[in-house]
Amino acid sequence: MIQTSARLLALLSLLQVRREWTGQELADRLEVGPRTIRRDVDKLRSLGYPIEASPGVAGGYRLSAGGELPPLLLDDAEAVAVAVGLRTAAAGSIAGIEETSVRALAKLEQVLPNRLRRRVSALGDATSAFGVEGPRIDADLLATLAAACRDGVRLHFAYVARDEKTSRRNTEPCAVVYSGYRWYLVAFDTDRQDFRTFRIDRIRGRVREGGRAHRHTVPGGDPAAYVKQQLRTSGAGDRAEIGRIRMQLPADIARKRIPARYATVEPDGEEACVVSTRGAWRRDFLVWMALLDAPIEVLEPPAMAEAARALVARLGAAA
Amino acid sequence: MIQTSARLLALLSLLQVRREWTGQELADRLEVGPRTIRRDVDKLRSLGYPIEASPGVAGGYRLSAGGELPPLLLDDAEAVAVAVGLRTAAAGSIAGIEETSVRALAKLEQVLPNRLRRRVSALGDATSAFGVEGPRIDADLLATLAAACRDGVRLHFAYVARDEKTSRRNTEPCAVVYSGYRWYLVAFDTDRQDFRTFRIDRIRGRVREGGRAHRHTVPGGDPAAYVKQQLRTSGAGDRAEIGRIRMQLPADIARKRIPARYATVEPDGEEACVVSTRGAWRRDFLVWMALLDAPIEVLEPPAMAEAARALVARLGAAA
DNA sequence: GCAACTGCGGTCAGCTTCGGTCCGCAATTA
DNA sequence: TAATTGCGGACCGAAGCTGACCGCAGTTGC
Repeated sequence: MIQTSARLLALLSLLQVRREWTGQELADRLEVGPRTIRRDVDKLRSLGYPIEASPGVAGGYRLSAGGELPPLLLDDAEAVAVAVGLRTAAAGSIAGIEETSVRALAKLEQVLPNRLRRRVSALGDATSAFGVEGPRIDADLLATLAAACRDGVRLHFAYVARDEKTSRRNTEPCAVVYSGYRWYLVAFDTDRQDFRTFRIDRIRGRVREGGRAHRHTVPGGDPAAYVKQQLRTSGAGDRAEIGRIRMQLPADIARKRIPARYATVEPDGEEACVVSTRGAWRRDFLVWMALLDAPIEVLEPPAMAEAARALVARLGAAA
Repeated sequence: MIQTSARLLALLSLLQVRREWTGQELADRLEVGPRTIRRDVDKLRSLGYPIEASPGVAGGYRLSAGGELPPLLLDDAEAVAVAVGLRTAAAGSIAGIEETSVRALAKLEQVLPNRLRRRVSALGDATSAFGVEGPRIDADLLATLAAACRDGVRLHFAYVARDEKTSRRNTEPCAVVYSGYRWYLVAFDTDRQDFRTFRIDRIRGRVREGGRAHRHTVPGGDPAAYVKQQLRTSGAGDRAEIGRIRMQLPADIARKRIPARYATVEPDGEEACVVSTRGAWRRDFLVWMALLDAPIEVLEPPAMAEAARALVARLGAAA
């Protein structure tokens, strides 16, 4: 019965919009008898959704938390909020859920109506200014890549290699991985007949989708481990521009005040520690460290010391 | 047929997990004949979900974006990612969707299994260190208040008024409002028999839920406007410690680089502008402004100039 | 161009389920 | 105590569902 299914979904939706409904209210809304509502509630319960009911004059039905998450029925505004939230989470503003966020984002974007997609990107763009993290990546691109991995779709794109040479790549993507600082795409390069790890911020232009891809399992089975190993063996990795400072603060205290995703803290004697950036240093790193209210000393690279001097000049003039 | 409804939901779920399925695959998964799958697809289409199909050897079914968002079927990890993303969005890290995020969060938290709720709060706590925002608010509290407004539930809580006196409040909540800097609860105070605006960061201890509340409409109808007006008439407002700097950058360019949630930008001639914090100034405001690479000048308060000098000393020593 | 694969949709038969109506019961609140 | 609300059994006619079969049409790859 198509009507029944639709009604069950509508019922679930109503129960998510408001906490408490009486059977009569629900019956009116869905234009069926109260008895049918009772039966529908039973059906939902038998499907595993925990609907509680209380009798009496203040009674009613209420959907509560159960073992499984019921299908979420979001209105337009809520869907936009979810998408935007996932984008920022994917951008690395939260500890360890970047990859999951991208996965969820891929799922959402696949079914997101266009009008909402426009609203999402409008909001997303407005936020770009104060980024704290590594290289800025387009969340749309991430979602596209993740979807291609999931769906087994070929991808073609232009890629700028480490030597700044641009080449056209034809790939069968396997996984999208976040190193804690940068995003990587692990894929099988069909021209080179081997696996390659691509830095996503070095992908240029539009990514085009090809036909069906063969499924590949990354060597070793664990994409994250594979990327890590690739970065190690290929040398350079992210090491190029790491910033390091010495701080007059015991390491354990510093660790509490500096998120691990942001920098690594090594003790340097009892009273001091060395803080290293993940990936290339950026001026905001310097500034955050200065804000921690402990004496600091720039160790490397010289450019950071230079930046410190520039900031000093700027702030000195301001005060 | 309960089975049919369940299968339709499962079908929707499968179509969200992977992009392309052949009818046979779906039939195997759902343990029905291919003909039934075709019929189910038809049913979903007639319910408004745009399922595309392509014939041929590389064909299959695929759920695409339509006019309506279909029910989202998230797995555990994705649900956690969504919840965490909504929390940060609610915490004000995105421009204008704080209130919507809270609404969506309230919806999600109502049905979120406990085991996931624990994971969400664990992740949320890990992020607290480098906050950029105004007073820190517990996202759970926000969700609770928003849910109470939505459901018409009485709330009892301890509140610290502006004169630092704590009182016990019995309220019928109407709306949760974000000023761009602080969160407020508009509610009808049943003891005082009038509407009150509560700063949510001044609510102390646990919030207890009471019975059913009467529905009230905020005077004037628009909660946001009401809060604004209250803040104006009650004087003080957030004005206490606002920081202002002059920046050698045209206002329109500065606006693009400074999120509106973070500060307001007023032109000051053609080539310069005045940037004011929302709410009390904080040292990181000063620093962000310095990072924008334009000459700046602290206008007020003196304490900020003092902080600038301290930072200069710190950074000067570092370089 | 042919073969293989895929989706499409009609029809039939047997069966299940649906939904409305009626009923009395139990729990809760005012 | 009375009113309100949810619960669930029984009945019945109507409706929908599933699987099986069929031929058709569009796409891909050889």
